[in-house]
Amino acid sequence: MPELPEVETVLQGIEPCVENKFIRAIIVRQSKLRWEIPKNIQQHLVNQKVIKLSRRGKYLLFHLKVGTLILHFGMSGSLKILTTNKPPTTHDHFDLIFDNFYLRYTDPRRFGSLLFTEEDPEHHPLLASMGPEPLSNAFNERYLFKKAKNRKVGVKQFIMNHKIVVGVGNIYAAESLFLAGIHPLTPVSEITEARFEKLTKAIKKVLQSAIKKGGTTLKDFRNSEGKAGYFQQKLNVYGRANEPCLECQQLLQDIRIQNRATVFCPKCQPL
DNA sequence: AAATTCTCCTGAAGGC
DNA sequence: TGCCTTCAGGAGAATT
Repeated sequence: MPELPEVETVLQGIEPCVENKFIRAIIVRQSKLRWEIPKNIQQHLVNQKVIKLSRRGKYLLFHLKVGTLILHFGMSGSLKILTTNKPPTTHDHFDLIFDNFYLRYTDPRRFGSLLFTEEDPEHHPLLASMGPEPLSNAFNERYLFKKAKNRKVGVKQFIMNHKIVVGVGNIYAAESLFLAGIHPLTPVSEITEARFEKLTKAIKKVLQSAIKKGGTTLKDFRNSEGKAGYFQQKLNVYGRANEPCLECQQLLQDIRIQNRATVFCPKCQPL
């Protein structure tokens, strides 16, 4: 599933193609994604120039001359740049048509979304209450420590809460906690600022290195079709339940938190 | 206010 | 071989 690094990779991949280009049309084949694609979206897009692309959490934003397209990939969404007519298949839900190419959105599970807003996107209900970007300076041990005060929730849920920090999904939450040596169920109010420093640094590190690898993939393939980013990353714990810890050989444990698979090393990440 | 549960959807995997 | 059941998962909404 597209995590923050993959969204960033997609952004970097399509940016050179779409920036300062005009959207000529949108073809919607399946409007029922997580939310209905607005029926009047076409009128907002046609002949509008894409001024720039940006990312907020896992949302990809197309800033137009007037208004902003807000795209989320859900669990199984992907964008391709196509330059020749290719018959759409079952899960190709919309095409964004430019002059010499089009972007095709594919999403088997339809947890993604495509919305449009005329207001400042940061004020859009979906984005307004988001926490800081994990790679920004605002996301640091002091910030987390203050937020964690008087809270009982476990640290994995805490860092996956978008009001606390955006873009930390299940994979990177598990990997970051392993790197920081913190048990996923540790109540956040019991975590010292020093340990939060380890955690914030771990989160930045895993995300950065995945983005870097995604960027490398882009250079190699020069389009957004290649599987990018985290697939190539060495994962220490995610998907390795009951396998030996790469640090201490102890068998990795698999628990369920909020119905999410959560793998950790009981020896490296004691409670 | 904070925390938990529910919900959308389909492909993959497992059971028989 | 094939049909049926189960399950994963991002994240906002609904509920406790």
